[in-house]
Amino acid sequence: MPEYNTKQREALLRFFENNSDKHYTAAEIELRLAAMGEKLGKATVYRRLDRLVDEGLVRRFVADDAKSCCYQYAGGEGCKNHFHLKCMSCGELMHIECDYLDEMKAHILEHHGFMVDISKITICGVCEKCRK
Amino acid sequence: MPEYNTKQREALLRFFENNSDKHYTAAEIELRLAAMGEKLGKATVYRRLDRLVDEGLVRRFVADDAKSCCYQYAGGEGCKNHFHLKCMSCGELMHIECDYLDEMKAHILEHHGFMVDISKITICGVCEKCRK
DNA sequence: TTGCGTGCAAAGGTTTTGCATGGCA
DNA sequence: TGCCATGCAAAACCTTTGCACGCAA
Repeated sequence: MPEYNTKQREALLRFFENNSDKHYTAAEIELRLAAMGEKLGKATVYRRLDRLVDEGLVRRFVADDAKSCCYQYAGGEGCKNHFHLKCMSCGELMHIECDYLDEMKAHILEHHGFMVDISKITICGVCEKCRK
Repeated sequence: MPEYNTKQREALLRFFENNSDKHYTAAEIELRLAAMGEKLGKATVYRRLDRLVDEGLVRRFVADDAKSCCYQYAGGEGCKNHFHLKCMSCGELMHIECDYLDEMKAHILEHHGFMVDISKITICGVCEKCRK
């Protein structure tokens, strides 16, 4: 599938890269982009977000108290091959390289016949800081 | 806060207890109750679900690509301690009970300081049937 | 020039709210 | 009896879709 490099796509990507430490709803993203002088239509925001999620550059999930989906950048380095732990309390996204988790993937394939797609998983929980 | 014991609340609780192995959207719950002869208004379903969540009897979460919230009984054993594997090809949701996954949770807590909330995770991938 | 991408507005769904009535304690 | 709970319908939201026009390749 062809992929045009429009200025709207660039604006979204730049926004995520510069705000990779937090997650945002579609509406927040639209607002913040508008505040920066980049006005995108709602539909474009949603359509682009869907594609960025499909491409694996952005993760979609739902924070505990939020009513709608949140999006967060995860396209740097080797984000396809490591695990993501998302703290539902403070919002931090941890990037974990871990052999144990690779074994888990093998275990699931072998014992449950299920091929895990690591790039699509976000493991939710609470980080160390927030547990205190 | 007072808590009246209405027949609507009883109907909801009974439904969850008898269907603790799956999760349902608010709309599905409304439909299934109606099919059983228990017609509750939409608003009542939503209000009661909120309270059951507050009371800790029911969990609310969002399956990875679901459009709306899902609710699931968590007063008993139910789905609290097993994993959900979601096939991105056929859409089937598999429920997996597995000691190995408990170990994984312990590993993440010990080595990465992160307390996994199993009930909030949906592991995406492709099931056996669809891989063929 | 071709056909994907965008913006607008309308449609489709889900969840919340206001208000009068019903029902538990 | 005093309130909380319910039902209905409308409102408020969030997300998707249809269509004509704009723009990258």
